[in-house]
Amino acid sequence: MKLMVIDGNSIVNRAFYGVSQNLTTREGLPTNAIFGFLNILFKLLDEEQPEGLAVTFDMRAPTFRHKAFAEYKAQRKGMPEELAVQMPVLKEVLDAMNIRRYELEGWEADDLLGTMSRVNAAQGGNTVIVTGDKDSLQLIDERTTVKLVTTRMGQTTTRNVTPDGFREEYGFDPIHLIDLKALMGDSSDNYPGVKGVGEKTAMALIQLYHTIDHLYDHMPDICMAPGVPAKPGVVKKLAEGEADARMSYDLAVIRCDAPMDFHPEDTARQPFNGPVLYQKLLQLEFNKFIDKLKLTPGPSVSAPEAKPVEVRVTAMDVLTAQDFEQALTKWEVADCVAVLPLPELAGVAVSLSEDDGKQEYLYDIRASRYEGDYHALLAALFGPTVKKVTHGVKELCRALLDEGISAEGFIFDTELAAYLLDPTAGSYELRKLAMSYFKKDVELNAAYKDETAFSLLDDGLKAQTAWYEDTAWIEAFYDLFKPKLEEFGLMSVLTDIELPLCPVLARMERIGVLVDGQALADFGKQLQTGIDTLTAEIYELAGEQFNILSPKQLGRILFEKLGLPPVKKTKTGYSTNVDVMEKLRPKHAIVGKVLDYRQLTKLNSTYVEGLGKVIAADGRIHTSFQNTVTATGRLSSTEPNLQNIPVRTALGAEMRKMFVAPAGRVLVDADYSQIELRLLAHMSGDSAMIDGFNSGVDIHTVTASQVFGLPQDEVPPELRRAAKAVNFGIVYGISAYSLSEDIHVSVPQAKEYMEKYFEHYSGVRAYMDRVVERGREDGFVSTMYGRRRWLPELKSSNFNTRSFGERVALNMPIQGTAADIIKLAMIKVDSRLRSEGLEARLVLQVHDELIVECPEGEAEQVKALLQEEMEGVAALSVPLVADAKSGRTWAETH
DNA sequence: GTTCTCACG
DNA sequence: ACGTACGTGAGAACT
Repeated sequence: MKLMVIDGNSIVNRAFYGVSQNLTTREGLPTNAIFGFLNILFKLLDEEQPEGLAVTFDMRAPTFRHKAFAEYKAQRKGMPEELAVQMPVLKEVLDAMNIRRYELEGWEADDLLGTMSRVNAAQGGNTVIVTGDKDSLQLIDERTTVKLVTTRMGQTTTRNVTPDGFREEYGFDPIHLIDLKALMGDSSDNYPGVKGVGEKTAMALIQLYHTIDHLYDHMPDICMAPGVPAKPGVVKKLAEGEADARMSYDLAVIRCDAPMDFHPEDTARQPFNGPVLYQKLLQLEFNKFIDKLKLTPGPSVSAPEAKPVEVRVTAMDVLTAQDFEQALTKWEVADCVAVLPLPELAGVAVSLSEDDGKQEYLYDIRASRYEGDYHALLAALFGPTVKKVTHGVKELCRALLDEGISAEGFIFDTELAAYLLDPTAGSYELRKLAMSYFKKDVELNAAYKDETAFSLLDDGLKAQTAWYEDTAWIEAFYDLFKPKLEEFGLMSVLTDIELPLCPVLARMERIGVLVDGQALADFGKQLQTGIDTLTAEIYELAGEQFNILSPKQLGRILFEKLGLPPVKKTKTGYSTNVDVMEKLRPKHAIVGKVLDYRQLTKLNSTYVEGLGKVIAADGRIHTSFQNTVTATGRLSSTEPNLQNIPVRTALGAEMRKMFVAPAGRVLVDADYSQIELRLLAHMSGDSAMIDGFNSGVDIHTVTASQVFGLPQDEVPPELRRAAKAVNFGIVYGISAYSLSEDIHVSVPQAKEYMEKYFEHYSGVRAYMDRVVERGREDGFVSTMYGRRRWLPELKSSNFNTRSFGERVALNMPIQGTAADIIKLAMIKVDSRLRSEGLEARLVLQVHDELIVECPEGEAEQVKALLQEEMEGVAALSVPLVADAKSGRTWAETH
């Protein structure tokens, strides 16, 4: 039988340390090791398609093989708690998958692997042993191969080692790996080998003598290679270490005679126990696997938190103006109704709970069959008198604006609430929320989102049911989330920031920004000419044609054909990013050309072509501002992204000339000056930094002057640059290495800069320590306004994960507070522009920058208004400074 | 679908 | 010794 046996402990360890994202269930059970294990398992099954499958686990309890073993093993570090708690759950999952597990008291997983592979071989079967432990390579024979698993940065790679493969790599038979280990020892398994003999010497000796017995037979006249006598020192060490070698040999042997009753046929693959596996994976919140395996709850499993309360649901069609009048009267007196529109506002479902949730009225309103004035109905429903909750206020506002309705009266948004409760969750679709918060196994794709669904007979009913259900979910989440937001102090973030921002964003999206399509096309032609020239020059220098944008092909040309030194590697090959290329620039003319080529093609494809494709019929670009995406509270911009339009290079900045105001109008651009550093000064309370900002001098110069002890007017540019890099780095949770890379100085030099910085700004250092410590205790960090980000990473046993958590803990409160502040400013700016009867309107936001389009005549007033609102939005211990400038194009405003 | 590269704050 | 800064989105290549 073709058998695959997995070294459970080894693989689960790889998974634990390899899957560095911090996976936990909502209740806080870590799941990363199980997740990683299952990923590896599915990958292996796919690759090997074995007939039999088994997993072995260590069981270290009372009896060990022999005494020395016990002593050595005792020194090994115990399993970290976060891994230990996952082991029993993993075993339950394996059981649900009907995969045989083997464990035997006093025996390690690899002894069982050995034993099983030998039994299988004796019956004429072949075995693949899956492990991350190279020791097991000694088990390789004609019927046994080892699949070595390595995980790097969450990526799993496997390598099959056959007898021939082993011999090629090591130069001796697999069984002699034991002799090798006996000489060189193994620090992780804690046996010594021969003192003073390392891998190099041991390899040479075993390649020549194969076994330690044979080696010691030839003592003392031994050779390191044919005709090369070993140095006297080596001979002496071998002689003195013989006892250690023999003892280590015994410890290195994987035994193949474990007293287990193993029958390969017991491991034959069996179908999963679907319902049980479903239940387990649901508990683990592994929805991805549930989808992948197409699991369903099965008849025997009921939803764990099914409501005992009986709810009477009455569905009501709103067909006439009279129906609507009656309904409206009830909605207006309700505390809150839930609304859920169909796409393009083809309909609206309204849900109203009465009798403490026991009675639910579900109003079905559809444009296609409403006999009254549908527009008037919408205007009334979305006016100020009906208090509403929905899922995605911004989108709804946007749709209503297209109907000419300025929506009001939203008191809650379940999507925004879910985002505020966990901004890193990634997805806030109603049905996914139902899965994870209520453990409800709802069907995922809600049918009503397809326009045609309602017109088809059977699908129509399904679509209608799904639509009603989702509306009811909004109510349920309102009840669940509102107290949670209150408990976490997030209610004001919702009602003072996020909710009022939604109509502002909707207006910005709808207005859009004018783009000069002709100028854009002309710029594209210019770029294309440059690209053609560079292509020819690069081919000439390379001596052949190739795809310059392919990192693989470019790597081959640069590092193999032209012999340039590879600076850095990625996991798939040579790195060819700007940092690497800049270092190679002086070594070959092709490098600079490739960099230019990259710049030009990037501008052409991402910006000229990309933006060209999304210019609407009105000549304007209407981006979408996403308000439930970032972990810090910033907005993001998609389709297209207007928050990353080039500005840093001269050629790139040309792009901003394409963003224009219509005739007779101008763009006004106002940006915060160093808002994040000012927040650092305020939040840390560091008096030196606060004084620095209050002095009105450029902060990087002040920093350089203070840190390097120079008068402000004698700070050389390179020290100002260094100070600037440190200032930025601090906000990101800097390391000396990264700083040194950034400003091209040595690591010790960078370290010295940082030390001087912290000496001078000791309040910043104290603040940083405080934030991380608080984060660890609370499990989250937060902004000045209370926005939260959960950080279980701070408690991780994985160094990299924990370090990441610490950097995030430092950055999020600052970046997030800046985001809160500009959002507040946007609300005020929008409100004042409209209340003061100006035609000026906000069109873009780029994190610390607001762009308004207005008639030329309003420019001065708008500049003053922007500056006033942006600067006045928060009172800090340092001034909040915003600078405004107007121009015909976005380029002119900088 | 993932990886690499690069545009922005 | 580790691996090397925070937050995004998009296009092209590759698997």
